[in-house]
Order: sequence, then structure tokens, then C-alpha cells
Amino acid sequence: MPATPSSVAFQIKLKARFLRGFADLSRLAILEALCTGSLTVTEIMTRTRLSQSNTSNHLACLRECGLVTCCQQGRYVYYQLSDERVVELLALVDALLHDHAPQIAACPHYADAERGDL
Amino acid sequence: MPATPSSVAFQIKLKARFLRGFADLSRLAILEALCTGSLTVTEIMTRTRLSQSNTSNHLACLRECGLVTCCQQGRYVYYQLSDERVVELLALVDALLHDHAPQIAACPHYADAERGDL
DNA sequence: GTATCATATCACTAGATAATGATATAAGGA
DNA sequence: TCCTTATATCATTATCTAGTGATATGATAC
Repeated sequence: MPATPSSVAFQIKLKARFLRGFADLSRLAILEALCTGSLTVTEIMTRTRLSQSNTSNHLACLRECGLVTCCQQGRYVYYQLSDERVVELLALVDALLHDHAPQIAACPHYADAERGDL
Repeated sequence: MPATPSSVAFQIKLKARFLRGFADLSRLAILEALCTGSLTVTEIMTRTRLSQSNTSNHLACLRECGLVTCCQQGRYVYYQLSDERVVELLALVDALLHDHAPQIAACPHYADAERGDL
């Protein structure tokens, strides 16, 4: 089944990729930080406590998938969300999460599962 | 930084997990299929073209994270979305995707990147 | 022009996770 | 009861991807 650009399969593939932008702890932390406005890479690093190269790699990923945009000013690069609907989406997830949090917290299928902190 | 249940870090972790439910090609295909109504496991298998055990494993994942619910009827198990807001969320992603599809399609950071089908 | 700061790039590795295959369970139907 | 169908479980494997460390680039300050 080679996915052609217009096929349903291809659309779902794109959607999965897009959602993967949100589905990582580090990238999500970056996106949440950017919800309050634009930040430099260093500011993002300190807020998320990610290493420099890790932050930069994730930002590249988010940039290439169109979730964030950036503009250089002097030696600083400011990043911001590319679309206000990203905030909307995160808010919707929050609302959904509110009702399902206990189940998700208890889900054993994740490597980051920590029974201890519940 | 041990994430306590109430901490911001913990909330982001839960959110990332929740979003991972959507961020896989197979699970997303299952969720999309269920947007039209409840289906048996076999029906899901044929629509998504996933193997039996793979389908079952993903359904377990979705079930445990509260994204779908199921009810057994005879020897069939019917699955459905647990919350209409899941449909809403997928629609919002569609809208966002509409504007960012070319970028995402061209993003080289994914293993499933197929330059050929663009 | 040299040192330093801010950021990007990239190969590599460790760790996470999706897919497979074998097996188990449980409900009808013959 | 035995066979088949529908689904679940689980260990193993194959694959993917996040994180690291080294290095590169480019801007400003001295």
C-alpha cells in the first residue's frame, strides 16, 4: 500500500507525525513554555532543564514540523509558537486529561512509569 | 526533581503520555476508525490492516489510558471512543495540519519519511 | 583579531517501544 | 465434546528515537 500524498493513509501518517511533535516530554515542556510568549533558546533551556544540544535538536524538530517559528536578533534566536491553535489544542488536552488522569497515571506501558510517585 | 502528582512536571508527563496515545500511526488509525462508531476487534483489524496481536496490544494501550472503552457481546468485543472530545481533538489537529502539511511531509527526522511519495 | 557567548549540527549510543509469533482463554456451533 | 472463531497475553526481536558529546558557526565584546 504505497501511501500517495492524497490517500487517507498518507493523511494519517502526517497526522501521526504532527502529533509526535507533542508526544514527547521534552518537546511538550518546550511548547508549554512557549505558550506564555517568545523565548530565546537559553531561556528555554533553563526553564526546561534540557541540555543545549538536546534543546536545539528538539527545536529543530518543532521548527521543521511547523509548530514553532524563530527569528534571530543579534546573537539571540527567539522562538515562538507558530499558531495560536497550538495553545487551543493543549488546552483541550488538559480538559480531556482532567477526566482521565488517574487511568493514565496508572498505565503500566510506559518506561517512565513511576509507581512510587502516586 | 521527583515529580509529585500535583507538580507541573508530573502534569506535563501525563500529558505527554496521553498524547503518545495519538502519536503512533497504528493507534491513530484505530482512533480514526472508531470516530465513525463502535467496532469489533476484527473490524478494526480489517480496516487498519494490522495483525491480530498488534491490534490487540494497541487496543490494550488505548484502553488503559482511557481513550477507548469496550464491552463484550457474545464472543465479540466492541470498542468505542470513550469521549467525544477525542473526535474534537482530531478535528482540531486536521485543521492545524491543513496549514502545515507540506512542512511536515518534508520533515526528514522521521523513520517513516518517504521522499518517494511526495 | 581574538576570546567569548549563543546557537546549530551531527554521529553515536542507550534506552524505549512497536511488531511478531507462540500460546492462552473463552464463547458458540457442529 | 470437539472444533472453530474472536480476542488477549506476553516474551522476544527489530526498529525507532531521545540524549550526549564533540565540533562548527556566527555574532558581539574586548
